[in-house]
Amino acid sequence: MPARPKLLIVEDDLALAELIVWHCEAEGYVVRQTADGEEALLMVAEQMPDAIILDWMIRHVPGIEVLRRLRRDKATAQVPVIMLTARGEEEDRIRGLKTGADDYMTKPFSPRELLARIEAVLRRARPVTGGQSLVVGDLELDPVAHRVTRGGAPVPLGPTEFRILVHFMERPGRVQSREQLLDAVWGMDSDIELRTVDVHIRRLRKAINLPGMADVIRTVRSAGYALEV
Amino acid sequence: MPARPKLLIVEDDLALAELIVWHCEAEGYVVRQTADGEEALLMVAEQMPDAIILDWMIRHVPGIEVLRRLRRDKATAQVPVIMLTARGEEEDRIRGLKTGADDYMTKPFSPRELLARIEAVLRRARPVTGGQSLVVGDLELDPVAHRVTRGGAPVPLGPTEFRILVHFMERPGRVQSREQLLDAVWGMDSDIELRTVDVHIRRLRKAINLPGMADVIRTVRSAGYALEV
DNA sequence: CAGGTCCATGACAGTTTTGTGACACTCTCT
DNA sequence: AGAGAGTGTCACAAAACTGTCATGGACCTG
Repeated sequence: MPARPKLLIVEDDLALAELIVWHCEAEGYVVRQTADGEEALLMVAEQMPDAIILDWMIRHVPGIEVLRRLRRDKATAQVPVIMLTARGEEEDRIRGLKTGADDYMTKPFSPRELLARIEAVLRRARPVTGGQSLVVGDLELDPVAHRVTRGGAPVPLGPTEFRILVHFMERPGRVQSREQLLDAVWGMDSDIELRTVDVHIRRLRKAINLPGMADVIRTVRSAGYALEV
Repeated sequence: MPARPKLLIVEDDLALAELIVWHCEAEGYVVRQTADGEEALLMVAEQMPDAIILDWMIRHVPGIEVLRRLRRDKATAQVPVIMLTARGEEEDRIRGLKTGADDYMTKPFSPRELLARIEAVLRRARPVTGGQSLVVGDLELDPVAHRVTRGGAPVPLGPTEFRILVHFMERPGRVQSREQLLDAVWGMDSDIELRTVDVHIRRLRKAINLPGMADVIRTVRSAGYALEV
């Protein structure tokens, strides 16, 4: 991640665009702005921004089409996109998220909220974009090869344990509730018992804490679990 | 978010204020109201509302000044603010949003709409607040990692102690009565003995005052406790 | 300094939350 | 079909945490 992440704002309400630009620049981002979908795609190709804020209703090309074309091109498929929708356009949001938007904001929104989401989306993007292996402490996880090592020694993990560990390593140190883990690993609408998470955590611990090693997973009572950093 | 979010209405048109209060209370919010900017700031400090409805034209201190001072104080910087402006005061709105207002309403408005915006603003507030870690003196608390350190050394805390400390660190130096602590930590309608607070304060002290360290919690006789700054 | 109020502290019994081993099932591969 | 790995639940054990109380000390007031 560069020191000053680049943002592209695609928004044709000039007053709103200006407001967003003003706030983002104050926050230290490098900001480009356009009101036009075609131009947006050109600018993306040219500058490869770190995140895109995309209004749903813009000139020439609807937002969803921009998004679709971004996702189709491998070079831009990983750039995080936050879409802006009007209040109540539930269906747009769903279609947007399905097409690969990373987050959405309903107008009107507060600038502070937008900044928070940008930050969140940038933070999340880091591990995803690279296809790089994740490293936390003496843990290393290669998402492509599906391989994990602890202090260099290979750690055999089952599929579920692997997904849990990925989730943790993308958020080192952050407490994850059982609900969050269920959503992330099993999917939003699985009807799995909360306590099942405990059992998988145990299996993960057993596999990953080779004899004599400190526990990498911290239990936070009445809150969840966190990967130690 | 507490079961019944607290609102502060800052509005000096008494008829309008009364109307708003009536509607908000009907909706289940706990509502405070004042017509005066200075007093509003005091009330915020005291009660830490979950959202503020702020008229732009009020006595003594203009609305924007109230907002600016709210945002400057770290303890209150995250409280969502909905501003009320007269029709056509476009510039005020822009300035307000730039200063950190979360939403605005143009008078006249329907109570229905106001309630909808309050709800939206409360819902959005949640994730935003969680970001930064709190620092007071040599104490540091990371709400995301659920982790506390004193002078760099980790401090293990139980869930209740943790919540109490969060409450204190959001209001450094400010005396909190046992009642306030009960409301904030246990919830408004818990039937817990007041003296139970004492015991938890003691446990918190024990955990946080490592040997040789000064006590961070000051007892204020017949008033409550405060976190030393 | 007597008497009262308020607070600190240790103990404790009851709850809640988490750890753990076992088991039945499903899937895949052979 | 049989073997083997991986999963989701359960029941019980082990920890961790809680709320209350009784006691004694600290502080105040007259």
